[in-house]
Parts: sequence; structure tokens; C-alpha cells
Amino acid sequence: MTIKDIAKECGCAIGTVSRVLNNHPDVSDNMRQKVLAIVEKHGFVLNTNARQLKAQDRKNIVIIVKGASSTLLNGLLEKIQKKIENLPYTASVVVLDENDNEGLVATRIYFEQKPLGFIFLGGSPKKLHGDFAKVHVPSVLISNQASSVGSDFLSSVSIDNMKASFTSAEFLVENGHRKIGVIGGALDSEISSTRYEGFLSALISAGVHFDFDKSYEIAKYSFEGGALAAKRLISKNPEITAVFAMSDAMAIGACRAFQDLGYKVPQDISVVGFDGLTISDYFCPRLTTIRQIEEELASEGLNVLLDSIENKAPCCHKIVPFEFIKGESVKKID
Amino acid sequence: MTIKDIAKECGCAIGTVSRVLNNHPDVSDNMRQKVLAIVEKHGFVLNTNARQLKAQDRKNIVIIVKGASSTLLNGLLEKIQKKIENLPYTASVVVLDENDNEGLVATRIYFEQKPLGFIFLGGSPKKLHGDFAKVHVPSVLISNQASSVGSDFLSSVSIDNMKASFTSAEFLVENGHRKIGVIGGALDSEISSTRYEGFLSALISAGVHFDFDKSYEIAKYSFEGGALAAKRLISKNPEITAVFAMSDAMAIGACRAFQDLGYKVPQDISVVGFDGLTISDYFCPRLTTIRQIEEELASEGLNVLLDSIENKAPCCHKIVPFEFIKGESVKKID
DNA sequence: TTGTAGGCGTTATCAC
DNA sequence: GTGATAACGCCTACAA
Repeated sequence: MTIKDIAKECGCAIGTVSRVLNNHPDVSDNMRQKVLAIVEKHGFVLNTNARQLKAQDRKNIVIIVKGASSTLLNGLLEKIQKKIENLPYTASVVVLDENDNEGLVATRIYFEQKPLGFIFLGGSPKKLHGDFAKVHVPSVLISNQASSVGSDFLSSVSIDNMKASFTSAEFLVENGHRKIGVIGGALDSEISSTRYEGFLSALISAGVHFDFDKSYEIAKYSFEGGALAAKRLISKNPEITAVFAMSDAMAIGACRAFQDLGYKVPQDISVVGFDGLTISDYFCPRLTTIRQIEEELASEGLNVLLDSIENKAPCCHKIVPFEFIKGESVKKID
Repeated sequence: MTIKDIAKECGCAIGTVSRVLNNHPDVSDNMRQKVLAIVEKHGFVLNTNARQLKAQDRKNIVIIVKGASSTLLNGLLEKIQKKIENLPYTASVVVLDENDNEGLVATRIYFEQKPLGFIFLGGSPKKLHGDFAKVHVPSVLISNQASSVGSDFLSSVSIDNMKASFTSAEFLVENGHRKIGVIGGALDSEISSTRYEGFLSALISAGVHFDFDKSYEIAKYSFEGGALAAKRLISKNPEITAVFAMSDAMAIGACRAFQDLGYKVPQDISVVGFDGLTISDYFCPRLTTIRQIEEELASEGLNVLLDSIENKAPCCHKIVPFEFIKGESVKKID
């Protein structure tokens, strides 16, 4: 069933049908009704491929979500999709797992679909090198800093990770903690190293020593990763009184592991997280954490992208505010 | 940049370029290399719209996810996308929030894109009536039963919710609980009413009375919903010794609320959940729950859909096994 | 082995 | 207001 069939059945030309279906004004009411009736009768709709082939301007924005398990990213995704709905664009979503390479995927999609732009929800600037340099459409990385990529097309919106981790670490120190363990990602990840830096400078400015080999455990950003790392950490360094975890998921995993080993949180050991996931407010104990404000991240991210797309604004790297959540997972010690 | 430009630059005809790009055998190696080199140099790829316009067979499957916040669904989504990648189909994803109408959205997409089929991750059979009846392509609802819809195109894959909730409730009863509260959805939702039915029949067969008005609290399937309902429940019926929550999220919310009110779980009150989310194994206490096996749900769901698409198999409603997780959130009482 | 040309379903620009 | 007709980018007989 094509526009042609409709035209034939209607006894008119295809142009007329097209005009009706595209709400062009220059069609007689009479004809319009007639066409509409037949269209309705067959439940006919225009072929999207043909339209887009013709109307050579795709208005699609591709959203690439890294790690389906992150509640933060899913909240963002929903918000952004909702916003785009009200704009003259469409959005398509690709969900990747931790091991996929978002840069490669984006590059493939770029050539296949020629979207207007990309939004990366999570994902690492590290993966946005190499092939991705060929992608010459505006993109924005949300929740991570991407200035290190040095691309003319890639913007980013994130919180000040350094300051945030500084704040958390400072809070631990202020509460009397001196022997602090860290559960974080490998330091070749920009985000992990930035958070580590912030943590470290808080300790340094408080005159607290930190022994990397003894007190830093590398883990995956997940419940399981946090739990495993917590066990390794406590066994090689049983004196620690607090743990700085680089994500809420890790923090929760760590809490679980500590409880399993007979330590109570925060009575026996304090834990701080990072992200401010919904669950962190329902977990027992409520997590002390850094909340990334979804609304802020989502709307700023989209704004930056649209500004690049519509006004050819140069790429930029925005910092949005975060919130320190006091929670209940840190105990004051002497 | 089109096939034509490549041909010109290459000094050959567009047919040759097309053949190279489609891996046709009848091209001289010489020519092939030459074309490939130029294609590579420009990073050129064929226009998807034009191909599909021509090859009139769209191979797209649309996945509609209801409620971005569910970890269960997101795990499923990732698995299904991965599976489809290895098949001669593409998949596109739409994420809806709790308030959207998945039936309406699917209907719109059906007419706009004419996909091969739909996969609903979560969502309610209730919403798949009405307009959705016009959607004449195979679809499958995953994690809920859809036989009640009575559509010839809509299959479903789910666990036996009745048996699962029976199992949970039975476990509570076996552990000495007689005064049990329920935190569930409104009973006009098929899933909630089925789970309630299973719960009830376990109580009945154990000779335990259940007073709906006094002991059933309607809540949203979320942490917050569970927490609010738990507070209402305990204030109107402080004698309960256990709570049957219809989702892990609700159960976690309830645990949080109980702790806030000074009740310890499971010492003072027992809680069972439903879903078997990853967090349920990390929460403190570990949740007693029903695990829906993602792998099973994902692969069965896709199989059912593909069987309908490829072999015109009639729609069917499959039951996949669940797992009862004992956890630590139920205490044996006398 | 390679080039040519018609057509996929639509839109838009012409005439009429 | 309406009807032809030429693109859009690609594939594929068919011809050379």
C-alpha cells in the first residue's frame, strides 16, 4: 500500500495525496475528505524511509547509555527523552554494558545514521578518542569531564568531581578519621583519578598521610566490585576506620561485605559513597554521599548539545553543582 | 557524499561501487581495492534509508521499556539487545515512565515505522487493549502475563506469579507468621491481583485469616511507595509480624521505614520482597525474595517473538521458572 | 568484469 | 487546486 494506491483509489494524483497527508493548505476540502477517508479505511501511513530519503535532513539525536544498571543514568535518560519529545527532534537510545566501547559504537552509528548529535550518558572520555575523532557532529558527555579529549565537537557536563571528593574526604577527616581506605576505579580512568586527587588533597591539607599501596583497592563500579574490594582492603589493612568509595554501588557492596565480616556500619567502620542514587537514601544505614543532580545534568547537557547543533556554539565543558548528603554511614570518632 | 561521488573519484560506475560495498563476488580485485581505498579515505557508508527503501524489508524490532528505574528490566534490556545484535535484525529502544501508556506509544510507532515486532519489557496487559489491537505484528510482553488481552499477536513470557507469591507467603507462614501485612499495587492491575491471589491461597490453605481492609496497603512499585505504605500499615495495624511486599523496591522502602520507626528487620518485623534485584542481595538484611531469572526471561521472550516473526507461530504465553531466595529478612517466630 | 538504467515511496517544483 | 515529473541514494537486472 503506497501513496500511489491511495491516489488511484481516490481518482486523483499522488501529489494531492501527499499534500493532504502533509497538511498542506492548498487542497480543496472536498478532495481532502475523500483522501482522508480512504487513508483511514486502509490505516495507511507514509513510508518513513522514503520520506527521510527525500527530506534528507534527519533530526535524530542518539543517546548512548553506558551501563544499564546505573540508576543515575536511567533517571537522566528518562528526563532527557522527555525533553526531546517536546522539541522538533527524535531521540534513539542505545544501551551499552560496561565492557562495550562507546566510542566505537558511536562511530559506527555516525556513519550509518548520520544523526544530528550524540549524548553520552556515562562513559569515559578515554573511549572517545581514536575512531571517534572522525565523528564530526556535536556531542555531549554527561556526568564526566571530557576536556581532556580535546575534540572540537565533544562537550561535557559534569559536577566538579575534585571538589566533591574533597568535600567527602574532608568530612571524614573532620569526623576524626585518619586511617581511611579507598575503593575506586583504576587510575587510568579520568573520573577515578580526579576523585582520588580530590580525596588526597583533602587529606594532605589536613596533614593526614595516605599510603596508596596499603589503602587503595581497585574495583569495578558495582555492588560486587565494592564488596570484593572491601574484603581485600580490610584484610590487608585492618586498622582503617573509614572507607571512601567512588560510587554508591561500591559503597553498598562494601557495607554488605563489612556486615558479613561482622563489622557494623558506621559503628565499627564508616563508609562514604558517591552519586546520590535513590537507593542510597533507603539503604540501611543511609549513605553519606555526593548527589549529582539529575535534573541539572540532564537539562544542561541537552542545552549544550542543542546550542552546538542549532547555533554552532563551540563545544564547552560545564560544571553543575552537587549536593553533599550527610547520611548516617559516618561515625564521629576521636 | 554518495555512491556516485565515490564512483566518480574512482573512475568507475556506481554499480561497481555498490557491488564492492555489498560484497558481491564479481568484481576484479584490482577494482575492489581501489574502491575500498577511496571509501576508507572518506569514511563513507551507504545511506540506510535508501537501502531500506529499496530492500523494502525493514528488520527492526522495537523494545519498549516501562519504567526506567527497574534494575530487572534494565538487565533484561541489555541481554536482549546483545542477542539481537547477532541476528539479522536491528533493535530500537523506547523508555517510558510509569505514567506513559505503552499501548498508545506502540501503536504510534507501529504506523510510523512498521517494525517487525515489539518487545515490552514490563508494562501492563491492561494498556495493551484498545488502540493496540490495530497493531498487527508479533509482540511479546516480558515479565507479565498477557493471555487476558486475547490478542492473536501478543505473546507473553513470565514467571508463575501466583505460585511464586504462594511460595513466599507459605514461607512466612511456616516461620510462624500469622499477622501479615501486604504492600502491593492496586488490584485492578493484573500482576498485583495475581500475586495477591497466590499470597491469599497460601494463607487460606494454612488456615490463616487475612483482613484486606486492615492489612493491605496499596503503593507504587518504588522505594518511596513501599516506605509510605509501610508507615500507613504499621500505624493502622501495629500487630503485624511480617510484611509481604510485591516488589523488592517496595520491600526495601518498607525496611527503611521500619528502621526509621525503630523496628529492626527481621528481629521486630519480617519482610519478603519480589523480583530478586541485584540490590536485594546487598541490602542489609539480605532480602527474602523471588528471583525472576533474567537470562531465562530474555531468551525465552526473544525466542517466542522470533518464532512468531519467522515461522508465523501463533502467539503463546510461556511460564519460566523462578527461584525462591531465602535471604535474611524473615525471622522464625513461635 | 563493468556500465547503464529503471524503480523503491515520497516530496517539491513545475505547469496547467 | 490539481496533475505530472524530477529528484533523494541505492540495488540489480540487463546489456556491453
